[in-house]
This record gives sequence, C-alpha cells and structure tokens, in this order.
Amino acid sequence: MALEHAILVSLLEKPGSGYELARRFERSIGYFWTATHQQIYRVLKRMESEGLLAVRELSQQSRPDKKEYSVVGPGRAALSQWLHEPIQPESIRHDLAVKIRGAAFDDPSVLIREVERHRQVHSDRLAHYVAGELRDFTGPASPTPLDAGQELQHVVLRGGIAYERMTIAWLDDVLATLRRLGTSHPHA
Amino acid sequence: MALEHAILVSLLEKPGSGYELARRFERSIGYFWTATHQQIYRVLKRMESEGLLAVRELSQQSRPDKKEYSVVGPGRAALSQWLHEPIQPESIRHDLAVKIRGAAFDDPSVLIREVERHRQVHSDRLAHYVAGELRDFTGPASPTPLDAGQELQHVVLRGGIAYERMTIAWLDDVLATLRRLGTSHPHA
DNA sequence: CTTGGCTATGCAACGAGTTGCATAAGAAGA
DNA sequence: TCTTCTTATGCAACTCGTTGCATAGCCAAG
Repeated sequence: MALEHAILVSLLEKPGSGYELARRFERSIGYFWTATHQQIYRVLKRMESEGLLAVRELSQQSRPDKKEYSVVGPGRAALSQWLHEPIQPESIRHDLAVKIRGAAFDDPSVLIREVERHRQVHSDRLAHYVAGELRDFTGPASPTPLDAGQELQHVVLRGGIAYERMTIAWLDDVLATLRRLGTSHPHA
Repeated sequence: MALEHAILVSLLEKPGSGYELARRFERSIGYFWTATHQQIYRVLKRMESEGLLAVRELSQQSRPDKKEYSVVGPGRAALSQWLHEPIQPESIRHDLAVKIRGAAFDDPSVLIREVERHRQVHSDRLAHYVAGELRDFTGPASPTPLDAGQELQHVVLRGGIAYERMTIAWLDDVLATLRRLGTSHPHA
C-alpha cells in the first residue's frame, strides 16, 4: 500500500489538495509512482478518516473551493513505521518485453514502429528529467549546499535519469535485433 | 491485460500446465512479468472457456494428474492482434524511491541496511541472468546461428541484465548519498 | 507411521487500480 | 451566448492482483 506512503511524503514536502497531488503525481513524484485523481481522492478520504491527515476547506476567489490536506502526528508516525519495515524488491512488469518475445510467432517487423514510439517517449522523459536536474540541482540558480531533502530528491531523480538512459540504449538494441531479423526473413 | 498475452507467448513456446506456467513465471518469463499460481489458474480457465486454449487431461504416474494447455487458432489470432495494437509505455512503481524521499522526514541512516538488502537481491538476479545468458546464448554449448525466437529471447534477457546493472549502480549512488547525510548529521 | 516436502488444482475474500461518468464554478474566446 | 478549458471533487462498476486457506496424491526421512 505504497500510494498511502507516497501521499504522506508528498504532503510532508508540501500540504495540498487532491487535485494538486494528482498533478504532482504527473510530475516529480511520477518519476517513481503514478496515480489517478480518483484513487488519490479515495485514499485521502480514507486517510483522513483514519486520523493520518487533517483537512482545511479553503474558499478561493475565482476558483472552486478546495480541501487542503496536511499530515498530522499519526500520519508522520505511520510513515516512520513504514520506513523501518523491510519491503520486498520490486519486480518488473514490462508489456513491451512480452510483445518482443511474442514477435517470434508473428512478423517481427510489425514491432519496429511500436518500439520506435516507446523510444521517443523515453527520450522525451529523459530530456524532461535532465532539464529538471539542471533547474533544481546542478544549474547556476540552484542552492548550494543542498539540504538533506534536496539531496534525496536529487538521488531519486538521478535514478530516473539512469533508468531512461538504460531503457533508450536497450530499445536501440531491440531495434537493431528486429531489423536484423527483418532483413534475413523479408517475407516472414 | 498482458498476463493473458504473456501466457499465450509462453504456451506457444511450449505447452504446459498451470503449475508449470507458474514456475516459468518465476524463471525466464519472470524477467519481465510476474504472476501467482492463483491468477494463472483463473486466467487459464477463462481463456479456455473463450476458446483461446485447448486442454488435455494427462494422467501421470507417481504424480497427480495435470491439465496441459496449448494455444489454438483463436488464441494465436488474439496474440497477433495484440501485437499490432499500440500499448502505452510503462510507468515505474518504485516503493524504494518513495522510501528514499521519505527519509528526509526521518533518520536517513535507517534506510542503509534496507538499500543494501535490495542491492544484494539485484546483484543475485544479475548473476542468475548472466549465467543464463552464458548457458543459452553466448557460451560454447549454445547453438549458432540462433533462430529468431532465440534472438528475441536473448535481447529481452539483455534488457534484464542492463536493468539490474543500472539498478545496482544507482543503489550504490543512493548508499553513498545516505552515508554522506548520515555523517554530516550523526544524531539526526 | 507420521511429518514434511513437492506436484497439482482451486475457492473466497480482499485490496489496488482503471474507466466512465457526473457535477460545478469561473475564464476565455468565437 | 455558446462552447471549451481549467480547477476541483466525487460515485459506480469493473478488472487486476494478492493473501489465506483447502484439498489431494505421492515420496522420502526419521
């Protein structure tokens, strides 16, 4: 149930509404966790009823009201407890790899455009991460020295960058393999 | 619903029972997809009722009977159709990254052993993958030239190897960062 | 001969996550 | 004015995935 903990971390970094959280999950937190607004609203409601979060109803001018959530004592304790528990290393679920192995039972060349499309997405993500790193951590405007929270955010971002670079290199390998198979069996 | 497609690929590579599939999902297919036996049995039953698979009941000596599943025409067609459809690039869900960012609100040093444990798991997986590569693809006993299916299995395995190497390097980066924070704030 | 382990299948309940839909207010532009 | 976009929240139904439990046959060890 790591969505709950991701929300706690995000709200500790800065309190906010469900809507704001959903947008953070499309951005920085989204480097390593995704969630839709429905799921976030549902979990926020549950966490509030369990006493992990506090709500403040805020009237806004020129916008609908919003509910600003923030972490209270028991929420902080729940996060701390989770940090002390071991979790099991994640296993990958990679649809594209299923497709690649499946290509042995179809024409491998049909996958080339799909793989190219995925490569583009990862390439865009990489550019986005690198720009964020320059802006927040390694550029001229970034604060030095960084505090602990920023150091940890940076190392997580470096992980995202390493992941995207690795993936792009692998997809190039996949493309080379598919093209090689395509030319050796042009009418499979 | 890629589990269905992963099962089709695996059964096309070799027919087998639910039990056998579950073990494959702990091994080679497990490089990029995981599933428990419950889920596999449930999906097999559904796929059989939909006409994608055929069953044969096999009496075995010195073992319980088993049901051997194999892919029939409509199953092959369903796989082919899926291969022609675009899928959306996967998003990562990395609990450990949540923990790392959460460490800003707790003592960062409590995470060091957890990260070391994860590093060990990934290191073991890497050794396992590399041994498999040597055995099946690059060693002296491996067949040359490889057929298309083997080439594709190999490129997927190379992806797993690249992923584990990248992850290990990143976890070393995380450990260095946590240790640096630990020494600069020894009694946080 | 009983316990534990491996093969083999399955049910029931739950929790996590997705998809479609609905509502509502104000802003911006045709 | 009518439509569309953005902010903001939520319900209902569904699928996917996990956990716990149950059954059953055979084997090997103590």
